[in-house]
Amino acid sequence: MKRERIEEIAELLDKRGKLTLEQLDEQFPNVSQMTLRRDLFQLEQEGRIIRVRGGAMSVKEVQKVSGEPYTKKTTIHTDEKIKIAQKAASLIDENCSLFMDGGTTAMYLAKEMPDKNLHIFTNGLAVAIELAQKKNFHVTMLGGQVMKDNLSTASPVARAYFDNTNFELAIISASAFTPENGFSCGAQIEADLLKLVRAKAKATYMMLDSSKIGKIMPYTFAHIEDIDVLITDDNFPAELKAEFTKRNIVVM
Amino acid sequence: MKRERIEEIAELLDKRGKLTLEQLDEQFPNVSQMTLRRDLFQLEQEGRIIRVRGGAMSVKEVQKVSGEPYTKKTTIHTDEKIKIAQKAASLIDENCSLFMDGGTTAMYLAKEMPDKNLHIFTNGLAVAIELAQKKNFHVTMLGGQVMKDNLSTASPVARAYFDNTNFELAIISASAFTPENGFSCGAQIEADLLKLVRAKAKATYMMLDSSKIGKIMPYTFAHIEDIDVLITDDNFPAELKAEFTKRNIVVM
DNA sequence: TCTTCTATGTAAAATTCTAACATATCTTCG
DNA sequence: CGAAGATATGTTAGAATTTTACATAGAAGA
Repeated sequence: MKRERIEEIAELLDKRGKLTLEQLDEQFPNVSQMTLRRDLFQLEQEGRIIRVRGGAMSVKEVQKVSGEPYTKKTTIHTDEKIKIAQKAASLIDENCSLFMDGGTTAMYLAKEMPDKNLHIFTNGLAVAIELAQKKNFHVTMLGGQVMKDNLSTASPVARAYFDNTNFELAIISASAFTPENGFSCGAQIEADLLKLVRAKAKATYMMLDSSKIGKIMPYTFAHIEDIDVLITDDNFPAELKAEFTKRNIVVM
Repeated sequence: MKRERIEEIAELLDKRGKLTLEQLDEQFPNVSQMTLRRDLFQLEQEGRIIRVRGGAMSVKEVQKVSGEPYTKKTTIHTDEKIKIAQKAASLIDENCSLFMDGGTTAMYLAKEMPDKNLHIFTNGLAVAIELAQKKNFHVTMLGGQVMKDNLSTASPVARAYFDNTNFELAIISASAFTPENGFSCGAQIEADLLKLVRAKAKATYMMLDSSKIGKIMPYTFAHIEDIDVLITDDNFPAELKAEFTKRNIVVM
């Protein structure tokens, strides 16, 4: 009863962006203003709304307005990346141990993943925070130097780290891809880390939105034949797809 | 004059996330509250802040992954922690190498620190992200299992990590303190890590807001005599202070 | 059925915000 | 240089909103 009403308020707020107490009062004529206030208070505690003088506004509404460098980056090709993330999420089984990188696609993946019992390694700071929200995840952060542009870590010492750890699956992404140069990224130590991850994992799933195709970054960390599954979007060129499938790599 | 003040307010707000009018009044003693209100109004028009009852909050703050337990935690005893953080920040010299923990006070410290050339190690995910915003910082994240309640990492492997690293200064905080039980925290591996950090550092600065006094957590990682400087707030009891000063520990 | 806890309602008190006007400061053009 | 207009700031009273405290009703459990 209470919960339902609160959810309804949250929905309304997400829809309208902002509501005054008066408007809420009209929508819920059978409860007092004080109750609505208390509901808003609770939603504020949950971090879903912001109370402002006269009423409240949806956090989502605020988040729409553009912002910082990193946050901004996450808004490019959002839709494709979310779809890719959803596909990837559907491939993950319970009780599995896996590695995720720290890229923006991984960020979406972290959000889309079902809250099952999983052991997850990552080198992404923001990704780790997102993963930590899920009750059933066991999250391990890889240490190392923090790269400011993508908020992930890399370190030559990672090798020692991996000595005692195992994961079945590596779900990673690349900054650039061409058939000739393979999958590449912008930092040497990042490439080293990803190679290590690939070697350690039983299978490698690559998430690659089509905007990365044709670009080349300085450090290659994998070639076509090094991966097991390619997860991409609908704009992925058919002729490239053939290159993968003829090597028995699943493209989805 | 007006513009400068408004920009200053915006900056402050980005730093602190949220400010009350009272706090703003303290920061700008030479203008009236009404003027500050008008400034906030203008910033709101520009879409950079959101005015809430009692003050305003930064849009950027909201755009961060808002709403989590962690963010909520950061609103308790905010003022004291900021003051402590400011004191601590003033103690840091350029070209220094230091360790910071992942607590909320460290979070404020990260925001308050001047953007000098510094090498910083931390086990806090959110702290690392905050530190990464500064151009001149070299940030290293300690890896390990992610503790969901405070978003920091700890790992028995950390010892190996420290073999090749050096820092002069450890600025850490505790969840609880009593003279008998010393400084304590809630997780074994966290305590282990902090002990290690203490041993590694030439000097240990402890940030402790007075709300922690008299509390006891399961794992002690330092006693009074183990630290070099205690940074606290004005509510710190005088008799306790004596306990520290008589052991030549600076209390500030 | 009684007790306890949670949810809700009511109204006064406290706080914060706005509006309106007064004063000061800064611009600019004759 | 000086006056008129524009902009910025200060002050206050009154309006609106929010909080607090207490009362009541309803649900859950023993």
